[in-house]
Amino acid sequence: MSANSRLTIAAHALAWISLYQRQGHEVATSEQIASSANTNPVVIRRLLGELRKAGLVESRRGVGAGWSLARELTSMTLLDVYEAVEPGPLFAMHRATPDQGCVVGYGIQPAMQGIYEGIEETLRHELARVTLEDVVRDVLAAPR
Amino acid sequence: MSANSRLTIAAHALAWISLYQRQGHEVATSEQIASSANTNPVVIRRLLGELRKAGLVESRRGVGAGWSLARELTSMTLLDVYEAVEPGPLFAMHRATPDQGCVVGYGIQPAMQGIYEGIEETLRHELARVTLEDVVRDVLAAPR
DNA sequence: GATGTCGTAACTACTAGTGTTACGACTTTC
DNA sequence: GAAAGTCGTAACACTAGTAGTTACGACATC
Repeated sequence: MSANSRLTIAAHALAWISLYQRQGHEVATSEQIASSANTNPVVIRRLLGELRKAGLVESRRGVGAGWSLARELTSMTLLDVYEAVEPGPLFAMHRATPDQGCVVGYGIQPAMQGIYEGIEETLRHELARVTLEDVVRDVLAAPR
Repeated sequence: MSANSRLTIAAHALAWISLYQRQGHEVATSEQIASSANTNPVVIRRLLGELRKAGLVESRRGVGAGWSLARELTSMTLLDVYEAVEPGPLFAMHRATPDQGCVVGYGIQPAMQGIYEGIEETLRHELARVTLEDVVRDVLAAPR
């Protein structure tokens, strides 16, 4: 499917900010997060920018600026993050509209649409079951 | 996520072959299916080739050749098709391995791995609930 | 005013998916 | 055994999305 790492990196960033704040710091910089995730600060800023639009994080500018959580991780689910960073559907329809004169070409899109909607709804439900607090717990549970 | 249309086109092809066979024909050609799906015959042959590896369809060569179903559509689910045409995982990990010296960098991959596996298992379960016979029924149920 | 960080544009590189052409392999038909 | 039709597959081009990188203005603190 050519999966991407956006949800993974976003979860990484949120977990990092949370743990950093628990150590007493107010904000985390994209530089620090990028270093932990082994990527570029701009990639982090872009992702966190989308999370900010969704109301999950806040940012400050200027000296001593950075990112902080806008809500408790217990009230933040993977669905919130998913919807913030993954706009499109899971499965695509035909690129070119199929032959509408053919029974299959005519009926296939509504048929698959209905099926896909049900599946995506289930996916959302599953993502909504996992909070970012769960993620942090699992992260800290990794054996050393 | 940059979704693709492989599952959609594969379902289209299977539905088309089935209905064509119900009209008394033995095999369907990639040319006919491509015409209905409004794509190129080679695209259809590639996809059906993967379905053949999975034991869902059969092909004949030579004059009067083409594709036929290897099983009843009632015994064929979207999961069978999905697994045949979509090898990779739904969500990707970091491209470059995160900083193993950081608590988050160290624990994030196993954490997300476990979560993703559960979600993909649910997705599989949902896909397994829909047979290709269901798809054909929905296709024929489209209002004219 | 100097400094540090975000916000964002611009560009490159890479990959996956799709469409297309071409041609050999194979089987039927005559 | 030659012709014809279809699969099987390689090769290539095009597109879109993701990610990485550089650059620089905007902004807030000191």
